[in-house]
Amino acid sequence: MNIGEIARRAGVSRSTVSYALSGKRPVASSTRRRVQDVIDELGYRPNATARALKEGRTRTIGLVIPPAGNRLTHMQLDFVASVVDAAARVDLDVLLSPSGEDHDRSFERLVSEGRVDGVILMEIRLEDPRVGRLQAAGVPFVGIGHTAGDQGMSWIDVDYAGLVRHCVRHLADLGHRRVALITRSAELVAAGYGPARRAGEGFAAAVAERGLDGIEVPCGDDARSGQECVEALLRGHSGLTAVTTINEAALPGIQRALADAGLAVPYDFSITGVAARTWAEDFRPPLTAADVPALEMGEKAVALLMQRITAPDAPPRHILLTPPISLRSSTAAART
Amino acid sequence: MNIGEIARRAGVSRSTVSYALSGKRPVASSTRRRVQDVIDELGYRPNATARALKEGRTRTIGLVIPPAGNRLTHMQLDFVASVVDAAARVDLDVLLSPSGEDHDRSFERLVSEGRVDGVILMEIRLEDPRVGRLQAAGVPFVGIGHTAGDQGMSWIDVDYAGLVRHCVRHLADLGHRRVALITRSAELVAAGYGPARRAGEGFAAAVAERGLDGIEVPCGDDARSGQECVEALLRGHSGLTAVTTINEAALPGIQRALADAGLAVPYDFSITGVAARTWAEDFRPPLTAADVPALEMGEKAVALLMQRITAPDAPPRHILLTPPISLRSSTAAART
DNA sequence: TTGTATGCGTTATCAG
DNA sequence: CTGATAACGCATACAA
Repeated sequence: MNIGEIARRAGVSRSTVSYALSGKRPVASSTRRRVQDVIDELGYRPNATARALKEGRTRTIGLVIPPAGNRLTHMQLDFVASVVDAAARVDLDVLLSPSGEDHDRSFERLVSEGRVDGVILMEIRLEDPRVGRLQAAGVPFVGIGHTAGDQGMSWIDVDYAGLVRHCVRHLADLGHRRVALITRSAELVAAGYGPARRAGEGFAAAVAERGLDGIEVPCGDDARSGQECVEALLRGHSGLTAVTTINEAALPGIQRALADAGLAVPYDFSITGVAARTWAEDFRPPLTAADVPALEMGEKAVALLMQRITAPDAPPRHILLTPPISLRSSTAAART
Repeated sequence: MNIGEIARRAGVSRSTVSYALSGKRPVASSTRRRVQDVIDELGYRPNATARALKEGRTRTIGLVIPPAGNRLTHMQLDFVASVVDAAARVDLDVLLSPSGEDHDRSFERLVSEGRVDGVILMEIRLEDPRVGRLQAAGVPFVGIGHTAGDQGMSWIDVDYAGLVRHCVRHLADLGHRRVALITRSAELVAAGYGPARRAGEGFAAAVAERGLDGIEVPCGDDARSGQECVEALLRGHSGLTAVTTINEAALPGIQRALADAGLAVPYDFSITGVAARTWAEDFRPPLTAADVPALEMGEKAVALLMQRITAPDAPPRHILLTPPISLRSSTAAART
């Protein structure tokens, strides 16, 4: 069933049906009524593909997520959910594309076949070929995270350097002298993953500033890795009394390793870091942490993208979020 | 840039470009070469929208996920990831639609605007109006889970009744006499959510069969609810020595409540249930559980959907998965 | 081996 | 206030 069928049954022309639906030109109320009745009876809705072809826009945005193999973290999941939600609120559909490798058929379809009006690019690398690809193709996009060179793109990011610096200062204020940063996987760090790099910078800066003894260790995105990581840390670094982490998936393992070592949090050992709020609250004891506002980020990313789409020539915008550190119960004065 | 531009630059007609690309009719190798050179130079890819309009199919499938508000469980997340992955392997894109309420704009767009070739419907209810809606619209679809009446649809599901029955029998064999089933939220059970209902049936059957004392309790999908749930259970039912659960999100809380009560797993208390494999393995001690094969389900769901799309009149197919119970370390003989 | 012409379902322009 | 008609970009039946 199509607009012609409706027109035929209502005894009007196709354009009248179209205008009755869009309201873009006056239609006699009697005519409109007749048309609407037919539409209601048959449950007609304009075909999205034909409309997209005619209008030159798809009312769809692409969301490029990390490849499916790597399990998404809660933070990432919350972000995806909030993007889908924010998009739905403005009647936009979301096309999912798992991408990461340089050559990716799904990503290529997205950028060069005109399937979407714009793209949200998650998990951006400091050097990310996809950014150039999108720019060359002229597809509006916003990055979650930003590249090293910035490249005149719009992005929204979390100030990992600042947050980790804050965390370390907080630990220093509590008297901790020997602290570790548990970061993301060695592969990710090597690949130039921004948050990991910047967290490392913030850590180094704060450690230097306060004259602490700081150890940075990579850690896989799962509980087991977290456990092994802390076990190794405790084995190799006596006098360690606190860790800060940006690896939320490792938290359950971190917790476990400490419990196994007979260390009570926060009396014997302090933990702090950057994590999704529910994750921090579910931790035991509740985690003193910067709560990544994933939901807010999703909303803002969609808003930013809409701006890029409607005003491609406007100067790109950047949003750097620095959520406050929520003081909960996982940090305390260092034992003397 | 479009096919006409390529044709012009290569000095051939549009159809020749089209055929050079599709290979659906012979093209002189010299001509093909010339066309290909222009295409490579300009990086041309046929517009997906125009192609979809012409061909009558979008090469896109819809994935209807639970509304964003409710955080997805790991099982669901794994499923989404595997669907996206399986779809990408056959060059299909995935359109995400958060739906649940009866009236949902995003869902309506999906079914009535021809945006997708077919739909995978997650989190199906025993009575689910969306099933009728899809059938009325003539959109091929497969359900994850099935309705009460079956309604001649294709679906893939996990045999929750059978799995819970197995779990309870296992506990009975170990000498447990008083056991509880921790199911999903009261709302979900009330709404006629299949897995919860069927788990309840399996539980009741096994309890009766073995002459046990069984308690079924609803529980929200989060750690906190799990904790409160077990606390209440321990308070109200002395002599309880084991629980089985289909609520994987509650597991961390269940674990915590038992630890707080000074009960060691599995020596003082046994736990078993249905969960994603990584979840079960990350549990401490590793959970004796039926590992829901979410990845396999995603792949099979896509395959099933492809069949519905290519052969709409073929009889619908059903796949009921009964993963084996992996014996790990969370169950032991009841203390006497 | 190649070119021309048509139609997919819309929206919007141009006439009336 | 309404109707005929031309695009949007592509694939394909029909002609040559």
